[in-house]
Amino acid sequence: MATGRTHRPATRSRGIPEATVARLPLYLRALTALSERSVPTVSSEELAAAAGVNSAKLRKDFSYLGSYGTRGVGYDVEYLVYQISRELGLTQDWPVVIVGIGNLGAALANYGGFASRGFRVAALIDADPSMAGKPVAGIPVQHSDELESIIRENGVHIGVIATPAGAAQEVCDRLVAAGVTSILNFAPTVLSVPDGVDVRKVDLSIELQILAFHEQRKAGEEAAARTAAGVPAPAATNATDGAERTSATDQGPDGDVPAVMPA
Amino acid sequence: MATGRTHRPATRSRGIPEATVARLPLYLRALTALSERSVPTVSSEELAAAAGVNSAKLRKDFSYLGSYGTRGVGYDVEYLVYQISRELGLTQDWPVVIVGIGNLGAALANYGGFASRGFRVAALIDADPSMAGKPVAGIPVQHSDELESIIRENGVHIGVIATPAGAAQEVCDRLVAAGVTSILNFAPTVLSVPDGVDVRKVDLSIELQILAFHEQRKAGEEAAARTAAGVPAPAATNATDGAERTSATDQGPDGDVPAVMPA
DNA sequence: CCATCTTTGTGCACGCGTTCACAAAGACAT
DNA sequence: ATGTCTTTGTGAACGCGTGCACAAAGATGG
Repeated sequence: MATGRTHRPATRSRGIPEATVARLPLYLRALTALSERSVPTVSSEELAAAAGVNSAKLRKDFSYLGSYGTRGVGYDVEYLVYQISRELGLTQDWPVVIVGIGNLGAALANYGGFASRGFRVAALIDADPSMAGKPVAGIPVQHSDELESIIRENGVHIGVIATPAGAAQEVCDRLVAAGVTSILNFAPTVLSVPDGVDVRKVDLSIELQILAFHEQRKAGEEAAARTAAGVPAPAATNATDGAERTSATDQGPDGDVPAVMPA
Repeated sequence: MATGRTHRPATRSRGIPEATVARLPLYLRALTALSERSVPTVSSEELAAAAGVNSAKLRKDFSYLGSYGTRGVGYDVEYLVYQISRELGLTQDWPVVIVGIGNLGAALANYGGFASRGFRVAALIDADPSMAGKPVAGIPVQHSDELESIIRENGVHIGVIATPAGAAQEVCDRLVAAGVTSILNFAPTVLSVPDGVDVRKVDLSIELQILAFHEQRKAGEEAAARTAAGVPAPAATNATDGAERTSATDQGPDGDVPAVMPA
């Protein structure tokens, strides 16, 4: 999950909650899969299961878009795909630029999930002159000197930053100055942007640290449970077979932790 | 969901809110930067600005950890770095495996932000036999057949899935069966896991779609405003003029994590 | 046309997270 | 010591998101 939205003042033109917007792509993906299997209609229960959410939540989310379901039947898959796509703005073409063509930038350039959703990689930009002209994912890399002209000529509004942390703010400033108003930031830095520019952040290191926290907590609880039961430490042989599955959408529960104190 | 623990009164003191946990890595990064500049103490106001959050929120977050500040002075940087690191479990070694060494997997393997936070890439695993033995980021790729033995022998509890969507659930099942209890999923699929396993999802396509939604909304508002004012459509001439910046982060040398790549 | 069954759409209550505002705590000067 | 000044820590209010539970709506069958 990414944090770091710049919140805007009021604007109640469309009263769709942020949390709902964040789930729409999830629904869209599940619906697209159903569509490819030529499933005509789907109930909120089924779709919710496929998307890993609560069915009541899903119905409420859809209610913000309008009443697109039929009671006693469910939702028309094709129609819903269209409505959500339109709501998300995916029916139009979104040219994006990726700045910083290292490992991650190249991975993003090759990522297939973009084109299928209306996103088009308009250009790949890197500060290293020796990268210029080299094709990545079939697109020749261009030097950062041309950043401004590329953005203006292609009418780019969305930029992806995949540079090292040190270069991120400067790249961000140039993107914004050239007309970009939405930024997806992979660099581990807090970007400061003018009002009206949206920033979403994806930070691999942070995600892992959050996992580590829960992992430590689990280890602590387990140790406490073992101590209480007098059971020796287990090998890695666990029994996951019979365990019931839950949809992994929500994060773990919280409880108390003995908090292992290292020296 | 994942509410497998209705019992346990749980000492309230250790119940750190999920939202707070998600911000601790952010504070830690800002504090590390201060530490490297040998700044001895920092006020909640300053640190909050550096991390891009509200100062009251920051103080409340820290209050869940304990009272580590000094009124009238602020927080001791070094001490706070230690406390947060300990709380997040970063004082211990976390071996992780990365499954799926495509573009993204390789980017992750090369990502410097891991090692500096106590994470160690124990192995790279791929299903393609021709990849076996080939070094990526200095680590030889191993075939998926050895997944179980690798995990058991290294005591791996955290797994990263960077495979195509189609393979993700099977990989997930095998990871869990072998003892992994925390998963960072980059594949665009909803993973189902047994109770007690944490999953965090990073979805590039979803982030972009959320940006597109806001972008469309901004475009709509702007168009409406123009129509109302009778102003013609603008070229790419933007108005980044003297807008003040949100999240004032005047940090210059954020010499934190040696990011992703030489860009 | 009526009865029954299914599934949507939503009013409502609850809990979590955020923010404000201020008293308490300590540093520092006199 | 005493007063002033700075900054923390937190009580309380508020708003948002979630999930329950149910009435309304429509399909379906007789």
